[in-house]
Amino acid sequence: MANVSDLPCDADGTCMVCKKKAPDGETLTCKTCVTPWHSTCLSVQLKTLADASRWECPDCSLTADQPGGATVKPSITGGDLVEKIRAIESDPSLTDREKAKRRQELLSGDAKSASPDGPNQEQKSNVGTNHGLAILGDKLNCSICMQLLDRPVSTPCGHNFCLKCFQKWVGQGKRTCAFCREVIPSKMAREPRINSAIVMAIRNAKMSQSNVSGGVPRVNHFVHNQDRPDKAYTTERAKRSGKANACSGKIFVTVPLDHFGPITAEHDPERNLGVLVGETWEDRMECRQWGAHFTHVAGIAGQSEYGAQSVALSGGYEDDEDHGEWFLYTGSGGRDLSGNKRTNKKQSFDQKFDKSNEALRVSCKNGYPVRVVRSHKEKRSSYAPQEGVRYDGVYRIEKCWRKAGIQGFKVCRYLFVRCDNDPAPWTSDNHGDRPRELPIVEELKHATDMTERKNSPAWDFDEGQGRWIWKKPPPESRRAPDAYDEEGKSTKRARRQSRNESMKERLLKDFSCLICRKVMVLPLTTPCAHNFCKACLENSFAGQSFIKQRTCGGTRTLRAQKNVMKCPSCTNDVSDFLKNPQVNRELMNLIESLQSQMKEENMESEEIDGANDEDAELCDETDDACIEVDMGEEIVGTNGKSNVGAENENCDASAEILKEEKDEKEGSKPLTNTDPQPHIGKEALGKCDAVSDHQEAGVARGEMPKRRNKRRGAGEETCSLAPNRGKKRRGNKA
DNA sequence: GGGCCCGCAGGG
DNA sequence: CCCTGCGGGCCC
Repeated sequence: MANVSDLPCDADGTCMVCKKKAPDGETLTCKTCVTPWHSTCLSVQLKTLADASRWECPDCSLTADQPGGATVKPSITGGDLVEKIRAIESDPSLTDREKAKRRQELLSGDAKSASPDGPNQEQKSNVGTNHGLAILGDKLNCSICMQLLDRPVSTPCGHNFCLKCFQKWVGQGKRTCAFCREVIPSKMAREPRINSAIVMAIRNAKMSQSNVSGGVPRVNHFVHNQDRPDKAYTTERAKRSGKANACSGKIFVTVPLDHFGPITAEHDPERNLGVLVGETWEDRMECRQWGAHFTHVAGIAGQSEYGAQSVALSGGYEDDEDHGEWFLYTGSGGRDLSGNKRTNKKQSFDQKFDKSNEALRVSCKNGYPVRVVRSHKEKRSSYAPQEGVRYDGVYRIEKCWRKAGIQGFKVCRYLFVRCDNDPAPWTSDNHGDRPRELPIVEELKHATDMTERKNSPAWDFDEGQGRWIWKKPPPESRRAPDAYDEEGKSTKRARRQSRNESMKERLLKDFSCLICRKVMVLPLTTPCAHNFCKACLENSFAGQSFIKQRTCGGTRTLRAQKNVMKCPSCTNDVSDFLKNPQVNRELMNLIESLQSQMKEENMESEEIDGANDEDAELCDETDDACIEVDMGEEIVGTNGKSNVGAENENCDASAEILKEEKDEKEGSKPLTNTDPQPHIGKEALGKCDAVSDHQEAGVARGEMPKRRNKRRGAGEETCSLAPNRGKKRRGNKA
């Protein structure tokens, strides 16, 4: 019967046989799967017009007629599924609504758990990958325009409409379903929400139709809290349990708090996926834990001098206007937060371009990508998720201005336009955004303080690659990834410490000696490109072939005698190199610069936090760093006050090294805890020792020579805010 | 559904 | 150290 060469029209109505758009009069729709076919390209032509209404496409008729048919028919259909749908559709005991629900359950690939009553919340949010979704084409067409659904919304009676068609329908005052005339609930009429399950079904159908391999869209993962190793929690001092007054749980991504743009797989050690468009979290705290939007109350995450990284659309400001691919965002401020309030719907003064509002303006001027999350709490937007907080990708702020808001006071306004490489959660497209023309914004007529981008944007579409990329390097982070202090709280000090840790890691990773595995002192790079501490390399041949000769003039010659000296790492001959090994200055400078950064961080940390155990711990733990800092100083020649080897005053670091070696051989080991590297100059060790002595011996904190900030005693709660701090909020008259 | 409360985190 | 904030839970 059916010819296997018969092919339907694709999602755009283009016949897959003749590759032309099938005219309306020549389109046949299958009564079972409602797939459109180009009638003139069918191998078997229809005899009468009446046949058209009962026509069943070759795929469906094949399935029906031949039990084994499924194996030979095109992959876009699933015979099993067809049978199931037929069973559903022909079941007289089911209402339309129940049928719709059953179909939906098939869509979500979990018919077993389908219960006849009440929607299954998990299924709603957990649309996986399904095969044969194309077969459900009848449910993928709008019941008003009959075209493929665009931004589908679903009525409780189980009928789907394009968002625009639906809005037009109810805009005409109609309150019954355009398909079955069942009453549309007023909430649905007022606040239609995109049905993401349908969106996914369309995408999947498109995927299989266009034979895209690996058709698992990177979207719509609902990340359940129970899948996470850590959650937000309440401290003892919090009077209320639960999320209301909770501390943030662990941050799962490794981006710094001021990271711009999408969060990619390399910043996701947990899953190696990155934060995916469509990913949804229970609340703002969880959203924060995945780095999409770090501030858990504020709508804007950013710094006025630097730019804004992300915003939340949560319905906090009534002036917001959401059109999905673009939206108008309202700045923060202008509200009286006295009386211990965190938010206040009532505006009582004008907003200004300062603080977060200025941060957004900086992002606008530079064309930075701004991550956008939408919360279910935004009731007026069709694009808001049904529940939770969802990551919707990056947008650029094309313009910003001020205007009088709904409440009469001036508000800062921002035009956000989407520019993400992944499709938005509401679109049936399988691709991300393309550059689009700016929408016409009526309120611009009344705008003041307009700012538009003058220079080329940092984040822009690359025609060659067909995707959005950083055209200019993203702003360099000024913040370390989030970190926690010993109480598990995210603090500035903890971040500083964390940054130190990461610098230490980098030092160890990039600049460690292949022999002692510690950060190199006087780095040598062999011709075979392996790095060693000068002393380590020399030591490795010590008994073998060197004549060590020391002069007070600061030179030392090392001569190979007879043996061939091989690189300890790759066994290449390095004899010639070792005759006159030169310290790799560039490497040394790099190490020094990292060391001095760490030192600065340490100083700052001490300034702010006082001498506490953490400081000691840091130095103890980072003995490398501690030593290196001192070595760095020595290298630049500040070795005059050594009390260990005064006779060597004029000798270079290498000479110091020799002395150190001698000490070691003689078993003199005056340095205990800070003696990790035998080749370290004595003076360096002496200095480090001095620091460590303070810490090791438990020298009274007050005796520390540095100026200390006494505002917080050791052991006191890290959070310096008193439990009743709220009462101190401005203007609290309670 | 609105009001109130308050711990937290970040900016400056 | 103080100010700010498009949260979230509970009570009415």
